[in-house]
Order: sequence, then C-alpha cells, then structure tokens
Amino acid sequence: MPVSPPRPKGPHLNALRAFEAAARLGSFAAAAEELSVTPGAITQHIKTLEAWAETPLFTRNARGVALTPMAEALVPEFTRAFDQLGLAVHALRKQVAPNKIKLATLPSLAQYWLPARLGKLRQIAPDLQVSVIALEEPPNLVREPIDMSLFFTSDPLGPNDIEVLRDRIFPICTPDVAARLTCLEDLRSETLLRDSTWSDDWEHWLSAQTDLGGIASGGTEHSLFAVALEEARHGGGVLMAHEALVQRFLVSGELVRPFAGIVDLPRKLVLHLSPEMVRSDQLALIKDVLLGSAQ
Amino acid sequence: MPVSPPRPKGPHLNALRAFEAAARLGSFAAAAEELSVTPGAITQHIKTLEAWAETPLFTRNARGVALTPMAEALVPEFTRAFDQLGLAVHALRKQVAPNKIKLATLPSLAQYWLPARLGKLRQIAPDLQVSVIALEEPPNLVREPIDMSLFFTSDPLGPNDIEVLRDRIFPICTPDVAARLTCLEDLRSETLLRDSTWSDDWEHWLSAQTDLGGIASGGTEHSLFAVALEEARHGGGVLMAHEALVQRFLVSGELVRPFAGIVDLPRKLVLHLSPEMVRSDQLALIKDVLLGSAQ
DNA sequence: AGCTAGGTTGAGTTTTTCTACACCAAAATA
DNA sequence: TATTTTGGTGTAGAAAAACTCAACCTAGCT
Repeated sequence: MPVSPPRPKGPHLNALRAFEAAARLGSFAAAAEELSVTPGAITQHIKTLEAWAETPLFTRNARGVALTPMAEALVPEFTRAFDQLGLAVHALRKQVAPNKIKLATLPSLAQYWLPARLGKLRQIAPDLQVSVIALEEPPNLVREPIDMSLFFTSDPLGPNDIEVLRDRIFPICTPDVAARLTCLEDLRSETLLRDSTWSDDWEHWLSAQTDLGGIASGGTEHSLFAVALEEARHGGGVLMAHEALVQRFLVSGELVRPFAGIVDLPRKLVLHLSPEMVRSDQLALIKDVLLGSAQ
Repeated sequence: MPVSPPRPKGPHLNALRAFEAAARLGSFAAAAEELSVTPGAITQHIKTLEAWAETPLFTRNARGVALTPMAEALVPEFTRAFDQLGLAVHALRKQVAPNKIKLATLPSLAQYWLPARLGKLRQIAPDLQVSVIALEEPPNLVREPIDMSLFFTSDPLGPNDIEVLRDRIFPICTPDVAARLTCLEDLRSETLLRDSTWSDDWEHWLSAQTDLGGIASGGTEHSLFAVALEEARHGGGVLMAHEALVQRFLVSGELVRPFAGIVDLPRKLVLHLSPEMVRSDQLALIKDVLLGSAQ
C-alpha cells in the first residue's frame, strides 16, 4: 500500500530565514526590518513555511505574534544554522578581499566624526579600503556582509563591543545668536533645533540645568542631524549638539556654546565587531585610530 | 572621502547552497543531481556567486571543475552551515509529525521487497505512517526531508548505516523455460533478461560457474527490474534475479531456478538513517521488522 | 471616537530560478 | 584518426518565487 509520491522538496531557504528572523526578534515587523523587506513579505514567507510544515508556527494576536510552543523549541537550531552561514559568508569576504572593510554607522557620524579618523587611518595603512555605509539602525553583524558598526547605545557592552566615547550634549549656535543669549530664559525666543532621532535631548539638557519648565516645548525637528546643523550654522536657531559631531565647528569658531552646561548622557558610542573582525589582525590598528583623538 | 554606498546585500542563499553542493561533490553535474536541477542552473548559481565575491571559485577544466585554493578553505564552513540547516529542518518535521516517516528506496525494492515488511510494520505499529519514495540514487539524508533510505551499496558502513542483507543473485525463469535448460550451454539459445542498473550481473554469475565464455553477450536490458521480471513471468527469457526481489515468486512456484548456482555479491542492502532518525525511539521497531524475515 | 502598532490580504510587478537546447573542448574509445 | 562520451557553457524564454503597494483588520490606547 505504500504509494510512491514524488521526491519531497525541502522548504524554501528564504522562508526559513524569514522564520528564524521573526522568531528570534519576536516580531514580523522587526524581521522585515532586518531583512530589508516589507512586513508583507515576511507574512508570506511564514505562510508558505506553515503550509509546508502543515502546522501553524506563530499565533497571531492582533498586537503582534508569538511562537507556538512547538516552533519555540526549533528556533535555536535554525539560529545556529544561519549564524554558521553568516560566519561562512564573512569568511568568504575576508578570504577574497582581506583589506576591504565595511563599516556601518549613523549618517551624522559618517559625515562629522568619521572622516578625520578615516583620513588618519588611510595615512597609517594606505592598503586598507574602508567603506562606510550610513544606516539609521545598527545592522546584524553576524548575518550581513558588514565588518563593524558604530552606533550610540545605552545597552551594556557585549564581548565584541568596544566603547569609543560617551555621549555628551550641549547647545550650540553661531556667535551672532549667542550674543542674544545671556540666560536660559532667553531661549524662549529662539528656535530650538533638534534631531528627530534624539528628539528629547533638549529636555534632558534643560532638566539638568536650573529647571525652567516648558522651554523645550517648541522647536524645529529635523530628521537628519546634518540639516539641523546646517540651519544652526546659518544662524537659524540653537541646536542641541553631540560633542562628537561638532568638535570641528567649535575649533574653527564658526559655532559657539552659549551656555557652559554639558550633560553626560548614559549613552555611549560603541564599535561593534563582526565575529570575523574580532580575529582580524587589522583590529588593533583600527581601534587605535578610532579611540584616539582626531589629529 | 568615504562614500556611502547602499546597504550591501549578502549573496543569495540558493547560490550558496549550489556552491556548497558543487564544492562538496566536486562536480556541477553531481550538485545538479543532488539539488534536482539541471547542470545549467548550477553553472548560473556559481556564476552569480562569483560575481558577488568578485573572484572565481572554480577553475573550469573541460573535463570537470576544481575548486580554487581560496574557495577550498571555505567549503567546510558552508558544509557545516547547511548540515545544521538540514538538522533544523529534520527537527521541524519530527516535531510537527512524529509518526510520519519517509523512506527512499529503489523502485524494485519498493515493489517487491518492502510491501510485506511494511504490512507487518503496520500491524505492529498502526500509528506509524511510512511513505515510500522510489528513487534511482540514494538521497542525501542530512539535506533532504527524508528519514531513511534503503539501497544496495558496496561501500563500508557508516555509523548511521545498518546492513539488512547481502545481495545474492541467480537466474530464474518460468517452469516452462526451465524445462528446456539442462546445462549452462542451453542458455545460448535463450533471451537473457537483465536490469540496466545491474547490467553485468550475468557476467558475474556466469564467471562464478564453469566458465563458458561469451554466453552473456546477448540479452535484453530493461531499465526497470519490474519490467524484466514481468517478461520472465511470461516466459520471455531467463532473468538474472536478486534473491530479495523474487522470493515470493519462488515460494509460489511461478518462477523457478533452472540452475543451482547462487552468487554472493560483495554488495549489501543497507538501511541508512537521517541524523534525526538515529535518535528516534521508533528505530528499534523498524529495524526489527526490516531485518527480520517477512512472515 | 479616533489613533496607533502590527499583521494580513490580494493584485500586480520585478527578480530569481529553471529548463531546453545548441554548442564546446578534452578525454576515452575505437 | 575518427568517434563518442563526459562535463560544462550560453542564451532565450518560461515558470516560479519574492517583493511592493495600498487597502484593510483588530486590539489596545488616548
């Protein structure tokens, strides 16, 4: 009685990858983000996998998804597999082009903090080819073909993380504007510039000063720090700046600090390394340059 | 000066799988076979991967391919990854349907040897759902969603292999035909039936008898054992049979052995287990049934 | 009631993957 | 030497997979 069905096919690799990401991150939206696709694509992958397995893998609660207990048990196996695959791809990249290094970081850091350091690095090691990828969110360095990332975080450091500096903020503006500011109260009549990714920095800073209540209510929010900075440079207001990003304008005198207060945030700039990069002999050099002061 | 290129994408998973298979098997054709695609598909996968890595991975020698030394070093990493992925998929299948078992075997075994055993198994363990997949070549049990395979082989046993029986061959025919055969010489005037996958069995058997030179020259070759057997059952000639496959016809008397000679080939029928199956608690039962005599 | 976060759905499109088939070169065979 | 066989390549077209888009749904908030 045994029938002879056609050779059974395994599930699609992309569906498995989507499943692993969704399971690990606990959300289809997050998986979509990690894999750079739309949430709909994840839904479909999971659905084809569920059809293959002939069983549901997630329970859909209108406010998110949860793994079924059955699926729960399988996640570590899949994570191990895709981690190993990531490792293999990293090894391939390294083998093929040992001197090409990809660094992911925030657009603002790429524009205002990195160039000086990378210039120095190029002097010291002209054969290294570092390319910079500007991203809003830190990528998964095990899975993506990227060697290092540089982002602000408050999370405790992992074993592959290196703290570069602490995030310190203070207001800056042109000397012209600064001349109008004698006390904090004067800020009420100025445009407060801010970056949308760190939109409550003004509040943080103000609450560390003599508290003045609702000063921070107004202001213009820019999605890119670079744009907010540009506006400040043209005297368009007072920008809540991050020390690392504005050093050069303070040195040149183009921008000044109208108030002395500096706030140390519990946030740090962290260099995160891919597993392959940890073993690299280029690491010491890169660390030196990034951790040292520019110039 | 660092530009900000778009987010780099990793290589396609399917290309990596094709690479791993081709590298492990040392041939595009073999990889195509394992992945059930045409060789052209493998060529293309490898090419896209080489384009991604910006380096050749194989050297093409008109009589096959060879890994570049660079690629050579990477293969174990990829093999590990896809093995782990195979393991994960096996775990998923097991978790979802613990009682469904897929067994791959030769069409002839599926037709003539297995049914009696599976019938017995169904009596003993009615909840097991064994489905049989007829294949010409043994599948890769780590990668494919198949739990066990049953094939003839001369290779030494691995850790997940169980010898079921040794391959023994002898000629058989209908009693009518046998009546015409008094000595080996008489075979010259008969049609010698054979299976194309074991096409030199006649030679093997004859050379083990008093050698009579070129008897085996002629004969009809059938690609399926079942067809050759059918022909023998209709008195169409003398078939070189495998003991395991014709038991039932000897018992019923429908076919007989015109000569006493039996040749033990150095080939054995081997039950190969997937890594998941090795750990299964159903194994003892299945082993019992398959290794025991039918009825 | 309206808003939001997170997921779903289905149509339509793009990309990937595959096959078919002609072709090529070396090696094996005759 | 001619011929066949083996294993890979190239291209066009077809099939399948993967993705996006935009509308929609639902539960929890405000």
